[in-house]
Amino acid sequence: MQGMNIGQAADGSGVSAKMIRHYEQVGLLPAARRTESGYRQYGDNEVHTLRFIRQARDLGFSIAEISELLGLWQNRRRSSRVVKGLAQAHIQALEAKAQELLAMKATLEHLVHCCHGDDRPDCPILDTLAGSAADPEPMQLNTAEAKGRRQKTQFQ
Amino acid sequence: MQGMNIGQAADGSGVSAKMIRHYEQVGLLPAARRTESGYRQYGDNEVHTLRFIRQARDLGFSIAEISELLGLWQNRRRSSRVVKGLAQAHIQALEAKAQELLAMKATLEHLVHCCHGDDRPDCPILDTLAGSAADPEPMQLNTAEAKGRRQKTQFQ
DNA sequence: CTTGACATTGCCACGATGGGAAGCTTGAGC
DNA sequence: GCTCAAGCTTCCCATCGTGGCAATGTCAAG
Repeated sequence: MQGMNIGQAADGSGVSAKMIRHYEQVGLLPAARRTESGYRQYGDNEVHTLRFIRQARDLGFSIAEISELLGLWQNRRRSSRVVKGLAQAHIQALEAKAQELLAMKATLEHLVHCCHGDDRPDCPILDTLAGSAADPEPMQLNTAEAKGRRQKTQFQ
Repeated sequence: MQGMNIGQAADGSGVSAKMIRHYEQVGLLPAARRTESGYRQYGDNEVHTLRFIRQARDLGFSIAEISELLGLWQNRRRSSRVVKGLAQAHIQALEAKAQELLAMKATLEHLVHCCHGDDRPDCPILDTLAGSAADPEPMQLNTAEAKGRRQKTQFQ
């Protein structure tokens, strides 16, 4: 289908109109053709590209990384080695983030395990957060964590 | 030590001066006492609270959750059940995020495994992102992912 | 008194996304 | 042809936690 408006391109690609405009603005997409009245026009090629972007986002690639991937996709002289390298680096990043979260989880699980969780106010979870842990097995709260604290994952 | 300036409170707690001001502004901390010239003044109690906040941040609690935890910490009539509930909910969230990342990783690992990664341009990773996957074992790219895509984790 | 280290406020940035307002265009029904 | 709703445009603001910078004020040591 040729001559789609942004809404149709959005529906056809799974990328919201809002984000299509955003991607154009940050240079991930070239500026779209416009009708005389200024409406963006998309064809099947553009929608195909948008689907590519969406798939890459779903795999957690950043805009910058997707920009690289798009360049490689459109370059017939690419080497698959480079693509594989990008993917492997991203795998490493995903693994690191996941382990970071799982480490937090493990710490919390230990605390939860120690907390009786009844009507009494006594609570080792709060005690540990307060640093006054009368913990039988005193925790090093985030040894690895604390080091990277200042650029820590935003996951909420 | 009484009568600390913000820098000393920051050093003593591990929370940057910037973030101390920020926490005060968003209501996580009560407005600090000020000297005549407007400098914020902190005592050991405040630093203790700041350490509590830092520990909770290191475990991935959001500001809103920390606000609840602080309230419970300062409430002598709290029930540890409530604290434990908060912690368990957070464990669930951490687990969900980690699994999300690991699912992405697993998908990528499959693709990487299929990519020979040499000088040739042929690349199943790009092919899959493009949706034109001539994949022997055709992937459902993010079945679970795609549903939650619009509020997906920011992890970069 | 000067100088340097520290404090203050305020604004901007990240990253990806959503929400909304104010105004213009388009197409369908009357 | 007129009207109305839906869709498009741009622009600004919010999220969340953190950092950076700038202009200005304060304080202590030399």
